[in-house]
Amino acid sequence: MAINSQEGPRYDADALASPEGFGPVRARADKGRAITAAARAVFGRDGYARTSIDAIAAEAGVSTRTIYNHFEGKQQLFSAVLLASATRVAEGFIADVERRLTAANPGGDRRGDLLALGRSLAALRGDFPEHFGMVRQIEAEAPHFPPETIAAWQQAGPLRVLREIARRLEQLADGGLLRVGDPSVAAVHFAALVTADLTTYYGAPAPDDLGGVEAFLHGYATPPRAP
Amino acid sequence: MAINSQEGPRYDADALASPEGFGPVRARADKGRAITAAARAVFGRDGYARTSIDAIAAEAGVSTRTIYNHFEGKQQLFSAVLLASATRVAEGFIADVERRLTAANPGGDRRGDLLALGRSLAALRGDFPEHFGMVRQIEAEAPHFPPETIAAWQQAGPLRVLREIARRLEQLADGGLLRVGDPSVAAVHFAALVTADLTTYYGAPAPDDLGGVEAFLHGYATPPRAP
DNA sequence: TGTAAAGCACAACGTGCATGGCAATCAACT
DNA sequence: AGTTGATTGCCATGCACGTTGTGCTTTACA
Repeated sequence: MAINSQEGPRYDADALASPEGFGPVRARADKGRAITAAARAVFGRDGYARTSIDAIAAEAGVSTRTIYNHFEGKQQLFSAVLLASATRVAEGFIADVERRLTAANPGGDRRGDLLALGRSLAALRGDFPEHFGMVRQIEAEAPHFPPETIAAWQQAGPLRVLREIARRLEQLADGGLLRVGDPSVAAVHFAALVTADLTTYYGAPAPDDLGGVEAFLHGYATPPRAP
Repeated sequence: MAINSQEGPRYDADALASPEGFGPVRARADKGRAITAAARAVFGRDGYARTSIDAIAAEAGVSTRTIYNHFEGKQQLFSAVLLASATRVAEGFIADVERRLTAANPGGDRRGDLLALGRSLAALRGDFPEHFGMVRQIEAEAPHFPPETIAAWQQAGPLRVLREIARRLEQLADGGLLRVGDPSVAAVHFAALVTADLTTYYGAPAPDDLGGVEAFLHGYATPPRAP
């Protein structure tokens, strides 16, 4: 049930980059990586309940028996894959923000910074489709998963992303562009607006311009009053 | 596969209020209503894949055989229940908006109107928990359902709600409170902000004050510039 | 009271799936 | 070559589920 088991040969295969060493250790890590990659793809595509171990094994090019040598079972496999994937996505987001903001910084264009932040957030869904497939699954099936799994995923993924957004918004507020009360609330609103643009309720292709960022920046109010 | 079948004794049981007539017809409609109500509850609680026909039959107090006498199968039952539920929710929303807005109207308080609109939208999730459980399921499993089912649901539910929001926002814009470009885009943003407040990413209790409406109304920008 | 429709319990069939056991195989290291 | 550990194919078990068939029972009305 727990994310990391304590006995047996289990481990977080995705975290092991295994840059050193060949031999069976290398092969073992490769199998583990293949399994997690395949599981991420199939879980994201078909959802937890519809995904069979056989399908994952086929996609990974391993036998089902090998999967059970690496993971305790379907549920633990899903938890491990989700956690690793969320960590990678969150780290990718933070790095992407850093990259885009320093690229836009030279002009000191803080408005461009906000747009860059929105673009980084919007790019996630396109860059990690398998991961967000899994996220949709969790959101639907959260009551049927162990709470530790949910909590661990939130901490590793969305909450970390929101914290980063809040930090950046606070910077922009200090720079004079924004007026934010609670930065974490503002971060939730920002994320909601940006992702709302993407889905277009529902299924239409994502527009490249981020109207939500404009809405966030300008607001719809004609007379600006202080809250 | 289609929403409404053309042969056999099938029908949309929820749409039949059957105020007239007793006898077997009445009993038949009651069974149908019990089935749809139970299906809505169980589907919303456990999701499509985890829900068994046996569970629905038990919740409805009927035999599984009766379910198959009323509906073609699990999938068609889900589609019918989702469509009926979405229609009811959308109609409830529109009626609730009308009620709240006319209640706030006497003072001509347009800002109160916007808040009332937000409250109506926010109240939906609390008033129809089973329905939004089903919605979460569809969002996750949309690729595995027939496209006609998805389209019919969107037309009956979210798109209708969004259209109503856009209409109201346009009124408020004409009244001078808001500056909206495309009302339907503004409606998406409004809905996103209000629902973002509710989930609090994820699972925290809903705050009663709607910060998202404030954000929508005031915006975060210090200097109000024209877009 | 008789009749026809609707509902019921029960069982059965076929399928798919998670999971485990076991012996054979394979690849690397001694 | 022998050892060791990972991997595999194959089989088996057990369960849960969708769906259908079959008589028996209820129910409303003539």
